[in-house]
Amino acid sequence: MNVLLDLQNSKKSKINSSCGLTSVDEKDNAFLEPDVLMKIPGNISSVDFQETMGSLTTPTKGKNNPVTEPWTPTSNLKMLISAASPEIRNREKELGLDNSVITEPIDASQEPSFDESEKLQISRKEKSLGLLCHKFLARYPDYPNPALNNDICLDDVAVELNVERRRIYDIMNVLESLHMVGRLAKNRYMWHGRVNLPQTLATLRKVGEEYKYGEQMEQIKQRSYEREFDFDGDEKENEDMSKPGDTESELGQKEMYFVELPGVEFRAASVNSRKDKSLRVMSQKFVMLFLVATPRIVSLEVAAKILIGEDQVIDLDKSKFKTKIRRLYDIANVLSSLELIKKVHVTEDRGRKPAFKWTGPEDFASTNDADASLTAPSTATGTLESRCSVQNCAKNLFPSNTVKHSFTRHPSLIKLAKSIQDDRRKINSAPSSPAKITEFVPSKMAQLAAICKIQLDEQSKKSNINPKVTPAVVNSLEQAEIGRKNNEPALNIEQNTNRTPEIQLPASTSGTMPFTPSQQPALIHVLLPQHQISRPYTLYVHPSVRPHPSSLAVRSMTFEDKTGGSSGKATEESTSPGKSATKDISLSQMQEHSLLQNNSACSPSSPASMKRISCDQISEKSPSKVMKMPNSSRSPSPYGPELGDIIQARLKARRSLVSNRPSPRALHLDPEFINTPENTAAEKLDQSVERFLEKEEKLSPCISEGGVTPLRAIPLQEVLLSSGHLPAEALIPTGYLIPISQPSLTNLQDSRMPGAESANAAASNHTVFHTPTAGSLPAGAQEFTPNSFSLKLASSAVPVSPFSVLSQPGPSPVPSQRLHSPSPAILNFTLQNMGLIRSGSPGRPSASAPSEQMNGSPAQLGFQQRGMIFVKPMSPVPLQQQTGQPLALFNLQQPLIATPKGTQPIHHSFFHTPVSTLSPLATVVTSSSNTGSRNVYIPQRKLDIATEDNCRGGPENLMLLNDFC
DNA sequence: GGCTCCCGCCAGGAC
DNA sequence: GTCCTGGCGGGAGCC
Repeated sequence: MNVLLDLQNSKKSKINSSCGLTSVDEKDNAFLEPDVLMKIPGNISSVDFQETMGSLTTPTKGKNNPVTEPWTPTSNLKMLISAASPEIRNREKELGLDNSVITEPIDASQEPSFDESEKLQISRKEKSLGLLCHKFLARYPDYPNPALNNDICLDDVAVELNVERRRIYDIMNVLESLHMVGRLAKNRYMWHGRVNLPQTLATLRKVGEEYKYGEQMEQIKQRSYEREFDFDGDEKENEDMSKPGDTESELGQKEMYFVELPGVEFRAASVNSRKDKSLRVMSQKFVMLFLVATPRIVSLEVAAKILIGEDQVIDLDKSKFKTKIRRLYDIANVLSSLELIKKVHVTEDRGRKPAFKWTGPEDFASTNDADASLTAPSTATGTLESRCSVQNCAKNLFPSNTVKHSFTRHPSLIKLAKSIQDDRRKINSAPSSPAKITEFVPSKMAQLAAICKIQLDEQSKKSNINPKVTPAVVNSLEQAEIGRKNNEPALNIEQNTNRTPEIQLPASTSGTMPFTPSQQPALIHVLLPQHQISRPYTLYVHPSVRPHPSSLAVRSMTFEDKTGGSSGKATEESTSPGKSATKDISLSQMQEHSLLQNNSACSPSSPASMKRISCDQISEKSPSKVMKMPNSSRSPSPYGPELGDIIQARLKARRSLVSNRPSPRALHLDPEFINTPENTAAEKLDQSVERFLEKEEKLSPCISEGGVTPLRAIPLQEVLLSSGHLPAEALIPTGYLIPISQPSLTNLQDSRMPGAESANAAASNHTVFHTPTAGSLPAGAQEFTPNSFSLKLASSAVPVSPFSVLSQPGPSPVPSQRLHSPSPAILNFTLQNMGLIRSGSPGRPSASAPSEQMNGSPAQLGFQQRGMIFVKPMSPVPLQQQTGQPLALFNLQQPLIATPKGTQPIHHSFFHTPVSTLSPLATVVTSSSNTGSRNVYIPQRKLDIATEDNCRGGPENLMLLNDFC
């Protein structure tokens, strides 16, 4: 084959020199080989080919030419493709025959007839999506050099491959689902290659496990099996096909043929219908099926049924099924070209059924656990990985509505969906957008949380130890303290690592501490993975924050909280509706808050700061504040201006919310959240929020009228001091969960103990999710970014932090719990996007546009490489209410310009938000070993799995699908 | 006759 | 209005 390739290459060079194709080589020398290959043989009927043939030799006369594999661009391509894939080799054999047949008319006719004949006779296979994908893949290396230009222009590709761009979209969608490409802008993608593939597969598998796709497949198979033996297959099948499995309650029931997931939500969110049905989403889910299947064989029938179940359950008929099958073929062709799957045939009692067998990597999970930096091709890959992470996050933002994790969208929020979608489209469609912004939107909440956390920490420095802090908080602080101590010595470390997201995940959890949801229901814990620094910090966001109607409103994030469990097992429990609430924080609120923070940080005596102080005085008189801070009256607030800032910010946010309540902004708009079983809970939550807002507005008219924003921020310690428990009506914002792997949490918990070694070990394992978000934020040593805040906090070692002080009493009796945090990169991006921070000086308010931060400068790469968060919407769960007042945003911590090195490290307070075991988040958080226990095994018949090469189902292909029973 | 899946219509959204 | 994007299904090629 090498000889042949050399021969072909020599011929190719000859052709290039003769027909001027060298320009192609010059165009993109990064992938010279693939490019050249594609330029030459890509299109038999293309003008280039005709010119080539004309220049080389007479395009006719097949008799003189070799009967087999005459030298044509197509043959060259086929040869190379055959070398790449045995499966394609077989396929190319057929094509070769076709070509030989085609050659006949070519010889006897003119070139125009040649083109027509070719199109008529070989176009179908020659233009197959699989082959086209091969051509496309041949253009780019599996592991591209980040230093080179990896951009993909769809127009160029379509022209070079001589295919309609529509076909390219299909390929790109599938590749994008695997994060092999990332969309940069309209009509532009970036080639990532297989760099991100292991991480993507690992994530998909976890999600698939969480969604119990394996169980669903088994149930479908079981249904089919029962049907075959009990009744007439066709008739019963049709009946089953038309029967929508409406709820999860039907899952596992005998009557249910296939799992119908609550897809009605898509109806409510028509704007998302296309996206939800996107080929990329289907592709991811299709891959999930393979990753969770045992054996890794998935029939198209089963896959289609499962995928259909995720869409609208109504109007399910054969037409829909057929359409889904078509799409699955499209996806399968691309995946086959990627050599991830291989077509086989499952021989059942009813006959052979097309299926696909997973031939991709099997141990990518272990790879993830291992040090990704070792596997990373280069440092520059971090950017790609970051993009992948963000994309992955985005993908998970639109998880298929599973039976277990349906979420309800409040009717009042339906309008918000369209607005959010509009924003997304604007961002995504922006030609200059370096990456999908949609993925960032959810993390804006995280940014707000980060800001709150920072501010809280800042206030903690000024405050005394709060004896009422729960042990969980103490533990969190202690662990966080340890994590920081052991981690970053320098606050401003260039955040550029090669670590893969998987590896970063454990690192990001470093410093996290056990958290008892019941004790701290109102506090939203956000873990911000630190790139390189691996210093996560917890953010406390008050759930009562309302979405802002601003166009910059962020998509709400879901923070699932478990109130029932105080033990480690409690975290495994699924979230029950009614215990959590969803809240949204608008960017305006964040901005407000950030501004306050910045003001306090940079110039506490600034006019803004003074103004806030005055506002604080007013706000303290407001009943709402009293309610939220019952102890404030008893003990003068030591926070002073910060508290005023918080109150002011909250009031402002409140006003915005009230005035623009109908705005479709900043609420969880994922279509899968609509019409779900948690609908009632969501409504209650929303109603509760509404009541609270109205009540507060009435109670604090002076503040609202005074122009003070309703945004109210309360330090965590103050809240704790007030009652030692979470305030009543404390609501947890619903949006997306950032799952943290269980091992990472374990590491964190291990590291939280005074044992320096263990802490160091945990710190050493810190990994950072590379956020593939657009733009980068250089973390200067004197600069403050959301990440840098944490760093500074860590290094600042403020013993006055109430948590840190409290953490000293001793080991926390509270077991570790899951922690969900948004990506710091997303945080940074959002802040930058809002103009709150500047890439150059994030610590100061800036109106810099995102585009300014996305210039692609190397210094900005760190931003893209930050935190990869697996975000998933969760059902709103009302927190335990005791005081009857929701917490507002916490006061932002002032950035510490001067890093007090050698000082006492700060204790991070990590409140691990419990995650339902049923949620993908929980899956991610939970160790893989736990997932297996949830699988339901159904006895299966023995099936014959035959590849296309051996359709008869030889002994080697005979597989027992029930071997896992 | 069923399986594959190419092809292009057409709608939604961005520009 | 044009272009981009991609859902969708007819229908032809293939087995």
